[in-house]
Amino acid sequence: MDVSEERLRKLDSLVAGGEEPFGVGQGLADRRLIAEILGAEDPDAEPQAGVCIAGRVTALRDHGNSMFFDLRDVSGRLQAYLQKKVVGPERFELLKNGLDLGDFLAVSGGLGRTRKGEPTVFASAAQLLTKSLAGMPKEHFGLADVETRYRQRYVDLAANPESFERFQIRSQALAEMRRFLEQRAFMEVETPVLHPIAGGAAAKPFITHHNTLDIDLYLRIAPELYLKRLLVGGFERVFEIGRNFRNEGLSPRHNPEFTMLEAYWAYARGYDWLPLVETLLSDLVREHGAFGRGDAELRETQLPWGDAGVVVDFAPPFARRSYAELLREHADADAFDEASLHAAARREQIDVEGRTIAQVTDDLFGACVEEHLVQPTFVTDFPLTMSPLSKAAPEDARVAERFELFAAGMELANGFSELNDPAEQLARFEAQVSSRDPELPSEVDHDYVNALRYGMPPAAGIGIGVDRLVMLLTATPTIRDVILFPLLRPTGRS
RNA sequence: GGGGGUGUAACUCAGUCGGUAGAGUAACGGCCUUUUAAGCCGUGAGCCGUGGGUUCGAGUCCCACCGCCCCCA
Repeated sequence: MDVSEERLRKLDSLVAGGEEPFGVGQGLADRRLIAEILGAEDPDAEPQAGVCIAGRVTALRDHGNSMFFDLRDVSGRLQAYLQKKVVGPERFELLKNGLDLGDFLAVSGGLGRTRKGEPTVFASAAQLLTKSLAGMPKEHFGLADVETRYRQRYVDLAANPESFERFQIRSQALAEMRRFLEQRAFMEVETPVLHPIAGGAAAKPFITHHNTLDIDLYLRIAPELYLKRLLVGGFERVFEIGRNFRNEGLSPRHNPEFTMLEAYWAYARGYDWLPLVETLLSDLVREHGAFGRGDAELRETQLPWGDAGVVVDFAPPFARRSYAELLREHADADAFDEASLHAAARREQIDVEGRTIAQVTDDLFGACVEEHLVQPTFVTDFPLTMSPLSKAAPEDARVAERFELFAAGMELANGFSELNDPAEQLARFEAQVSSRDPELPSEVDHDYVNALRYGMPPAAGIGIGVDRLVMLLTATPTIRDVILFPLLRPTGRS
């Protein structure tokens, strides 16, 4: 008889004994109140306050005529103590023989402490809320198999407290980002995910089809072009937090669907974002980082990258380095000289044939420079050739007023002064189309150009990769560990 | 797409030179009314990822395939 057969047998005996293994819930004490009671009372006092708590049984310690069990809910673990002499022999035997790790249980009784000081509900009554029919890994060992952790995230969350906490931090970080922007008068908006033209970034899109209109549509690779249409309409500060989809490889830093924060700020210039980004990131690391909580001064996070790990210091200001300077330093190439870039690319065995200079430059930067950008660094003054949606810098037409933020060798953010000249934008779109690059749109987004004809105020835009930011906050080296249900190849097994 | 690694009980993992499949936990039975990885005694538990091959004999060696992980393109 295997584990689930045993549990079905117990289910029958519990039902026969009057339990409702899949019944309705009931009102329960807030465990924060319990914490207050425990904090206020005399630790030596007899249990007095009557409480009712519920949770999942994560440990069972059977002493024959009494038993301890740990009940875990979202607030943590609380011990309950069940005694035969209190609940009566029939009830006691029914629960003792029927309970398993993983079951949900409600317990009411006096709240107090054991001789060893452990906060405990001394149960006068206990009621099964839900029977768990599948064997749960014991908490002490957890669930280590990464494939099971991703395919059955519910088991991972239930068995691995650090995974549970990681996703709580992700949620807190998202809430903090919204609060940060709303405090600065940014308005959250929702723009389409289904795009007739996949624009706003260089990436291969997912293609889908709408039956009634009988048209192919793309899952968005970026919300950028829609958000900027809103600036034309008069909204001056907008942001969107949402999923982007890029039909590309999977890696520890890439998932085909990922979460991006994009914000647009009318009348600002690209580099106006820098102090805001410094404040947002250092606040996030201090308030929500896995290693920063509770310490107002600490803005560092210890990352398990490399052999020894690395400490990343998010205290502002972050370093600023120009793109050309970094490319010169680490790739010995001139960012504005095509022959020099091609020569450096060949040295690094980067494909040159049939590829645009923007792609070659980007690959060269990725191969030679990114790994060196461990401490938070704003890379500034991107070559205009690789910034098709950016306005040229007034001081130097070769570059855009564009930056990317790197930390721990990862790109975290990308922002710039937005191009708002419709004729210039049209020319750049036409150049993209004629390049026949599969990562660039195959047709010109004439409606976007038309929107610009109505007039878009000068503006600064930014995109922040939320998943990677959460990786930094939680010192997690794999994007799959900060995405609840990462993409895996489906299996036929049940 | 290429290379490397990995897959053994519900969970975490051993398995030597090719020679009867192992431990802890969980489960089951027994004892135990303050434990907290509870303890003690006992029992059952396996498509060794899948399919071929070599061999008297394969978890182990070879080939292919599948999943997952890492690196590279």
